[in-house]
Amino acid sequence: MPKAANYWLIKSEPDVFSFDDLLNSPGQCTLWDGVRNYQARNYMRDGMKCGDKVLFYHSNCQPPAVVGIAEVVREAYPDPSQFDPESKYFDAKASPEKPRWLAVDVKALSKLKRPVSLAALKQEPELAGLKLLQRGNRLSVMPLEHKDFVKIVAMAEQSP
DNA sequence: GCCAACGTTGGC
DNA sequence: GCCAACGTTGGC
Repeated sequence: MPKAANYWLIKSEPDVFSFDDLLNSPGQCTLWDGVRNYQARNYMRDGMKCGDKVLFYHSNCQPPAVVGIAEVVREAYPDPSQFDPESKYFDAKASPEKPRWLAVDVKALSKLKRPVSLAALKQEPELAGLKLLQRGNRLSVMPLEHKDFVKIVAMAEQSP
């Protein structure tokens, strides 16, 4: 009996990499790199499994919102950008023998019919436990409860 | 652009 | 191991 899928929320600045960029990537798939926070890394390492569903959130934009659904298609492996001196994610303290940072591959499943804004999330009492809404949460990868995933997807289907 | 809330770094 | 300084995130 396979374990039920987990659910996650990942953040991206749309100016850097948007959900549309993911849709336009080969196979609607990309390597999710550049995570440089240990807690987020540990979620990727210990939690993210192939087939897990991921909400794609646009941060640092107007309005910040959940915009799409993706899926984990490759589990954690060393993030190649940490070894690349040309990359802004280069980490001199990492080596291929002792990698510090991990990446996963994610694939777009569908774009939400309409974005679910941060403001809308905050207004929904059922979502009070959402990690995204908790104080000072700046993690770029965070776990999501199944019920919250379902709720947010349902909100995208409703008329405004 | 401001600022709150963190996380990381490095001196001691 | 403490903690001040500094850097980053991200909403507003």
